[in-house]
Amino acid sequence: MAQARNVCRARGARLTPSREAVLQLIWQNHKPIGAYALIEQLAKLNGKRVLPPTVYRAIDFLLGLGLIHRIASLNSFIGCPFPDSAHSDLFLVCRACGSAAECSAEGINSAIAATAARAGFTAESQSVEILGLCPQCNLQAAESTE
Amino acid sequence: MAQARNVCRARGARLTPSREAVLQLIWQNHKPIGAYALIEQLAKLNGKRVLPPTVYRAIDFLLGLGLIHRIASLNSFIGCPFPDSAHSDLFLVCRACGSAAECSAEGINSAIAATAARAGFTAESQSVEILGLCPQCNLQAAESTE
DNA sequence: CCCATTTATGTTATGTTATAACATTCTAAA
DNA sequence: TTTAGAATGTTATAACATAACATAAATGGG
Repeated sequence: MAQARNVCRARGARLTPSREAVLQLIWQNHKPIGAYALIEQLAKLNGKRVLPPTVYRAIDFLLGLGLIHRIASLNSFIGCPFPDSAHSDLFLVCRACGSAAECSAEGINSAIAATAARAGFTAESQSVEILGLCPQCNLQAAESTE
Repeated sequence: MAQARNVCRARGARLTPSREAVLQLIWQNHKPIGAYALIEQLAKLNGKRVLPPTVYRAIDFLLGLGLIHRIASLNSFIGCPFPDSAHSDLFLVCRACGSAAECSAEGINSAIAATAARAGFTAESQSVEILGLCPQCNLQAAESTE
């Protein structure tokens, strides 16, 4: 959270209470969380109902600063563990437990850059999501079929 | 479409008229198309209204056979140019014209496989989407700012 | 300090994407 | 030709997201 404040200060952006609350919730959750789940949790915290635009605005703000990422295949959001460094946006998404581990993988980024360049395509952002089973769920799956 | 029939035959799947109609429409469109746009077009073709489950079922069927792909970042669908070969599911998605070019990029796939393996993650499928400007739109953007 | 401008939030309404659940019809094989 | 499975029809609703306009808070110039 201190890191988040730094990022905001560096970019002249205001981490208002509602934005901070959304960031907190996304962080506390260690898996991707959907906008409507956030709305429910915020409503519970605040004791009053929260409407979609409130949360979507906070999400847009946080995405813009790179403090969170969107997992497109799940329509949900997860905190970024490396908020200030440039990095690769690659996620290992487990179909069993719903976790999404962010990896940095230099080889992938350079391969993507090369592919885009070869096609004459100007890359601006990317969404790289690998779906499958995380190590824990993989073990469990193996056990249950023994 | 002949190719699609072959894929179906090979897998013992039935390419029924409604599935074929959806596949046709997705193919005719050279950009990703959303489910509700398909619904409209089908309704126009058939002269009667078409309901979401009809189209989503056809989409699920075609996705399962690899005849089409889902572009997660756009919630839409596009025909697969290599329906029977194993391949890489990498898309260059243009934010200006909405095109999505499928690329095969061996380097990326091997880098992804290596990253997943290193993390002990069992990869089953992937969604790799690069957002940016395609060559045509890039040119136009350059011209308009001259 | 006060005004004006910008930035952020509140509020209403609606648009868009996707699926659950159950009924009916079709198809192919025994 | 029955019958089991596959496919489709139908109703309803769930889940995700934004447009548009009103209000309030913060910030900077005078």
